[in-house]
Amino acid sequence: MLYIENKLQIALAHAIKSLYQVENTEIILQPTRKEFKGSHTFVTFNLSKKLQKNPETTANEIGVFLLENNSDLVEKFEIVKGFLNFTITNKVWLQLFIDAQNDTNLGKNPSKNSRVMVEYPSPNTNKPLHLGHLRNIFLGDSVSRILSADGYEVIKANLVNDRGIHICKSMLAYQKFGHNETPETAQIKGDHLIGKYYVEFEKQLRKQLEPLMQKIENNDFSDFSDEHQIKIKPLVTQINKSKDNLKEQKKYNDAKSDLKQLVQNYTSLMREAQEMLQKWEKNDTLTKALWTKMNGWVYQGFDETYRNLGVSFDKFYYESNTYLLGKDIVEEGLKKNIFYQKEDNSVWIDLVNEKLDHKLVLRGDGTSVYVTQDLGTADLKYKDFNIQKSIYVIGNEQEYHCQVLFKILQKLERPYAQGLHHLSYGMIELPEGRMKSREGNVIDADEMIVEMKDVAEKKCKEFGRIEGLSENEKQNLFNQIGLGALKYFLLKIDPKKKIIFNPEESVEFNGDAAPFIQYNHARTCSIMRKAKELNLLFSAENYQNYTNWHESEQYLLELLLSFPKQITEAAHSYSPSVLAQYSYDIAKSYSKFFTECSIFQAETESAKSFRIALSDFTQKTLEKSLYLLGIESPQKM
RNA sequence: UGCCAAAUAGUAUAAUGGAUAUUACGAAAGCCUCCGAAGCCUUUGAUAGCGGUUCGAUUCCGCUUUUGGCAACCA
Repeated sequence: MLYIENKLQIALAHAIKSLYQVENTEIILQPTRKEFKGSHTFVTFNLSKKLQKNPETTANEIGVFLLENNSDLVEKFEIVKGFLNFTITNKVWLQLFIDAQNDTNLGKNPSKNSRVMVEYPSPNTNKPLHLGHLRNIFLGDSVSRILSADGYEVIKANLVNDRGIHICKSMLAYQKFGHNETPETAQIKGDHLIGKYYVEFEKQLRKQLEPLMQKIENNDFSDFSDEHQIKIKPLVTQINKSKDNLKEQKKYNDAKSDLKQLVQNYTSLMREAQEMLQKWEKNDTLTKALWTKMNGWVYQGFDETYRNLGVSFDKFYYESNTYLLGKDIVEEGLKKNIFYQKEDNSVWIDLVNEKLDHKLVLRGDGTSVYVTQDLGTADLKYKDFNIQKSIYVIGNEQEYHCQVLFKILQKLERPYAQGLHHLSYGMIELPEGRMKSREGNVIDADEMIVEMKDVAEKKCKEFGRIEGLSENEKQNLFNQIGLGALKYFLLKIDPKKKIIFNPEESVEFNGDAAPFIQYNHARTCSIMRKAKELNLLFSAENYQNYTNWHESEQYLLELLLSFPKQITEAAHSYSPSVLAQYSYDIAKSYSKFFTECSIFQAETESAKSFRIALSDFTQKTLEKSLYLLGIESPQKM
C-alpha cells in the first residue's frame, strides 16, 4: 500500500516535471471515495491554478502520461471534475497481497529505537475504580499497544496516588467505625471495603457540617475566626443574591461549594483527618501500619480488576515515595532565574507570556505543591528509563496543570521536554450529571465488567452456537465478548469528547460494535477450519492467475493492505479510534464479501484458493487490529 | 471576567481544506432448500447562528449563542 503510494507519487512528480517543467510540487494523494472507480486520487486544482489551466485538462494530460509511462502500475484513470482517480493494476495488488501474507511481522512496524512511557491510570487508593477509570485504562492500554506496534519500546507506568488527605479520610472512618473488619470477614473486595469507609466519612462529615451551615444561614458567625469570617461573609452574600436567579445557578453552586469547603475545616472530623495526615508525614508507627494494611487491601482489589480487564503495568510509582521530590529542581530554577521568590519565601514562575499566569511551585514554608512533585517525578522517570517520549493519560480537567508542568520542564531545558504529551480525555457523566464517588453515584468498574459478561452470556445462549465448548471456554468467551463490547464502546469515540453514559441504554452489541467484529473473525476461523478439513490449498501459486476480482474482493484486499498505515496514523495521533474504525471496516467488508462471493462454491479453483487466502489474511489482520484495542478474537461464538 | 474544549439526522458517531457529509441505533420494506442471519440489502433524515479567507469550508479566521472544564498554597 505504501509501496503504491510512493510509486505513484514518484510517477506523478515525473509526469508534472516532464509535462509542465514544474518541480518540487507537493504531491498529496487521498483515498478515492467509495462511489468512484479507483483507489488513489490526485486532486489537480492547486496545480491547475498554478498552470492557469482547466483542472480537467490537467488531469487528463497527467493521466495519459502515466498510462503511457507507468503501465505496470496504472491500469486506467478516470476524471471527475478536477479529481484524477487511478486504478492500480491487479498485478501490483496481487504481489503486495502475496508479500503481506508472507510477512511475519504483520501488525508490527519497524523499530524506531525510541523509548516512550505511557502513564495511566494513576488511581487514588481511597475508592474502587469506576467507569471513568475504565476509559482511562482502555485508552492507556490501547495507546501502549499501538505505540509498540508502531515500533516504539513502551513502558507502561502507573503512578499510584497512595497518600494525602483523601486517603486519611477513609483511614479515619475505618478507625472509628470499622470494628476491625477485613475483606475476608466482610466478604468484600479490598478496594470496595475502603471505598465504603470513604463514603462513610463523607456521610459523617455532612452530619457535622449541617448545624454549622444552619448557623450561617441564621447569620450567626460566632463559631468562626475573624480571618475566616472575612472569607465566609462574601460567599454568603453571593449565595443569597443568586439563590432565586435562574441565570446565576452556576454562581450559586460555586459559592455554595466554596462555602462548604471552608466550613468543613471547622468540623472535628476534618481536624482529625488533618492530624492523621501530619502523623503520617511524621512516620507515626500506628498510622503507617494502618495505612500499609488498608492500601494493601486496595492493591489486591485493583490487581484483580486489572487482571479481569486484561491489562498490566511495567512499573509502579507510588506518590508516598515521590511526593518529596522536586525541591532540588526548585532551587535549580531559582539559580537559573526561571523561578522567582516572594517576600514570604514562596517560589513562583511567571508564565504570563504563555497565557498561563503566575504559578506557585513551592510554598512559603518550604512544602511541596502538586506541580513540585510532578517535576521531580518527570526527572525520575527519565533517570529510570531514559525515555524520549512521555504520554500522560489524564482527564481534561487537568489540562491547565499539564500545560504548566510541560512548560516549566521546557524552560528548564530538560532533554525529554519536547516528547511530553498530555493525552487528555473527556469525563464520563451520567444523565443526571457528574459521577461523584463521595456521594456514591458512580458506575462501578467491577460491576460493569460483570454486567457486560452477563449480557454476552445471554446473547450467546440465544444464538446457540456454543454447545461444543467446555464450561471454562464458555466463561472465557462471555468475558471476551462482554469486555470487547465495553472497550470498543469507549475507544471508538474521540477521547476529547465527553461521554454521557445512560445505564438504561445498554452498551451496543450489534452494528458498529466489537461483537460484530468478533463475529466476523469467528466466521473467518470457521472458513479456515473447513478449508483445512477439505485439505484445500491456498498458497500463492494456486491463485496467482485469478485477478478478475469481484468488487467486494478488491475493496477488502485494499483495506487489509492498509494496516501498517493505519497503525502509524493511530500512533501518530494517539488515537485508538482509528483502529476501532479500521477493524469495523474490515468486518463490514468481509461480511459483504461473504454474502456476495461464495468461497467453497467459487467459479474456479483459483478463485476458491484466493478467497480462502483472503479469509486467512482477514483473520490475521482482524486479530492483530483488535489486539491493538485490547480486544480478544474468539474462534467460535 | 479571562483561558481551553465541545456543538453534525430523533439518538450516538466519522471526515490531512476536496467530490453527492461517514457509520450505526431507531423506524419502514425485502433476503436463510446454498460456506456462521450477532448477517446482507433498500428507504428515511444532520454540519448551532452570522460574516470572512478560498476554485472549494464540517474543517481555517473573526463575532454571537449553548454546554462542560480550568483559572486554588485541592489532586
